[in-house]
Amino acid sequence: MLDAALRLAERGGFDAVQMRDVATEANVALGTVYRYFTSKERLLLEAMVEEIEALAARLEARPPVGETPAARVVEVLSRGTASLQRHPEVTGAMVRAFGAADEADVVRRVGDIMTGIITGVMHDGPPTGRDLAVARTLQQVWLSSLIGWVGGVDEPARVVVDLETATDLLLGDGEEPAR
Amino acid sequence: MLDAALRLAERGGFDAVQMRDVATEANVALGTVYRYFTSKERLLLEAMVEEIEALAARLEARPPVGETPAARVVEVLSRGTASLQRHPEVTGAMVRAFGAADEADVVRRVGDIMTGIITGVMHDGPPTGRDLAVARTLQQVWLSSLIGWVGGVDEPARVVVDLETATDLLLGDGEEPAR
DNA sequence: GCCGGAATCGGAACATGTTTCACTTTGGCG
DNA sequence: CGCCAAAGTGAAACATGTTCCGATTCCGGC
Repeated sequence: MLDAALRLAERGGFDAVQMRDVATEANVALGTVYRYFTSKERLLLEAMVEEIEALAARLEARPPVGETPAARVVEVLSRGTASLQRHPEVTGAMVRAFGAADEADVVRRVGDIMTGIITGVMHDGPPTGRDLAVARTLQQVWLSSLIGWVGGVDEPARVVVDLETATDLLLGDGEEPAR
Repeated sequence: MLDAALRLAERGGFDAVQMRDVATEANVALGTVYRYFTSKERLLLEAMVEEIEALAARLEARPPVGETPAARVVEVLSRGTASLQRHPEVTGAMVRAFGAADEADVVRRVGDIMTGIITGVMHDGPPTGRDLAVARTLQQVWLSSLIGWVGGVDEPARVVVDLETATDLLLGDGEEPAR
């Protein structure tokens, strides 16, 4: 069913993921879909968990090569964003579900994975408290940017720009302008 | 109609704002509601613009008194958040509309007002490029936090904590811990 | 192989956002 | 005053998420 949902999202985004169609596409009855996913948002969010876990795995498989933590963070966020933007409709559907959802647990899971992607490349060893704070902030910026992009407020490229800006500010790579 | 929507949102949040009820409550026909607001999200977003403009005005009327920009920013964000959290259902409805909306122009307006609240207290004179970057980042954190709170992922207090953290990191108030 | 319960099916029914349309009311203007 | 375009009305119809339920199928344990 998750695959079916993704297929439908691929062309048409959120609106094209209609529960009846998901059922049909998955060769299953509508009631069965609702047995496993209590709402459309949940369905899309669980798909999002899978997608973003896969993304995290891919990123981990080929770690960023930057010298500084800031460089590595930007690299991983750029690659992640690029990957998401490669399927705009799908990402759009998922992000939209995320923004509206009343499904705390899955939403939290998605956020945690995103945060993990960031902390994972900061440096060896377990992240410090500050690392976690920075990562959480970056994750929030990431999400807001995606929402802005998905909602048509910002250009696709703006997401990466925002992330670079935020990373620079948070992990200041040296030349801090006058305060 | 905006008032009617707010009244309905007050108890029951997003789901309680039903277009038929809005029409009834506003003593108007359903078609008339749709003449002025092309969707439920739009209705709520326009209400959000008004609310947040009022909030901005209140904040401007009694400016924060902190010594440093960081202190003032935290103060204004705390007060703003407190104000929003005073009517959780209403804010919930509006934030949810925000997260899902496909209404770029209004969404942008809301974001701009929020950013303006922040830049307004940084220091005298027009904001520098860096100020704008910081403010945008903070606004994104603000929104993500609100979404987290509204979605039941985080405690209400978490919003302010996140904002304090982010402000500290962005406008570092001195004692930067070891990197 | 048979049984009982769980899973699935089919499909109707319901709730609510959105659209449509023919009709009426309203307010300004020549 | 009389008229017209714009605004509003009332009600039905449609689209889609969600719920329900009786009938059917599937499966693991006896």
